[in-house]
Amino acid sequence: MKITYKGDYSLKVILELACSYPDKLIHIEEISRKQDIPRKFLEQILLNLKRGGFLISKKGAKGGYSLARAPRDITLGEVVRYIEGSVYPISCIDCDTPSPCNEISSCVFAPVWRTVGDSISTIIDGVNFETLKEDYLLRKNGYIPDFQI
Amino acid sequence: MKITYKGDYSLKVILELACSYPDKLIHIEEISRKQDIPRKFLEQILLNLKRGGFLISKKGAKGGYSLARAPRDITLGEVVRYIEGSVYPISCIDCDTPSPCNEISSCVFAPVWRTVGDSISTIIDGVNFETLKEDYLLRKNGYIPDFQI
DNA sequence: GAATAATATATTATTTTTTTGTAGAAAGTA
DNA sequence: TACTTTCTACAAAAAAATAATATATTATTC
Repeated sequence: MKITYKGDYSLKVILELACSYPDKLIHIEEISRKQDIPRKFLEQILLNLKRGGFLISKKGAKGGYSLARAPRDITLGEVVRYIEGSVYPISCIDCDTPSPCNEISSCVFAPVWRTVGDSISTIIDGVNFETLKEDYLLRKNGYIPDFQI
Repeated sequence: MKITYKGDYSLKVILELACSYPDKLIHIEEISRKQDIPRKFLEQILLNLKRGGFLISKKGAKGGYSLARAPRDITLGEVVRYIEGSVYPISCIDCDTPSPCNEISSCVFAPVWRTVGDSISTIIDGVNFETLKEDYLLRKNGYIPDFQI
């Protein structure tokens, strides 16, 4: 039930780019440094996010990455679902070609997992990157103590 | 965000044993056959569930496994948390000795993950194995036996 | 004592995740 | 054009987590 590094990194990338939206193009090296993500791994992640329609890029000198949409129009939910796949804890619920399952015992738990998945979606769909960015900038400037510890 | 086989198997084991609670001891081979779980893997799972206080066992001929408590007193939530660990999607929220995290960007997401984890817990803590068992037997046999506990 | 079944520990196998490497294509700059 | 920077693609190695198997031991019943 954990978020992977790939997912975690992806969220940080979008958060970072949200901070310079809409003007600047940020290049890989800078994102890698600021968010402490391995350079080559980050390249894959950026490419993947671009395919998902979250980023745009510009090649060549002075090139780099930028958000494809306004931070307010990107929700945590759509990014997580794109990167991590379904939020349902079992796979039989929402796959495109659900095979008729002959395990009755699994079906007993399925409604619970459906409820869980729906609940997760509701929560993360309600969070957008404009909000997250504002929170991020406040924390960076020292106005809000770090969460938890 | 998926349940592992270990977790899935564990839930099926408890569901199966709930059906013969409180009288009978069921031995590994029978559980393995009925719920289609690899025999040796199942041994580990049963041992683990026993350590967690969910099962009791008896060695030797006529030995086997049984639930340690009534199905109604075992919730889906406590089993899942025992087997899969925390339901929080990131680890820094509820570990015993949380190290002060110096990644501000992670802290921006943390409150969301806390909400998600809390929501998951609320849902799965509300489901007990008596309910699941009744549903299971209904699906399997089309009626609920009259010797309910 | 023989058969049965749980217990313990170790090891192998498989899959997924994370990371790195090499090569090339596109775009900007001088 | 030559050159540099940066994105793009594919491959593959390294690491970690998961799933499954093997061997030997201990306890119980008959």
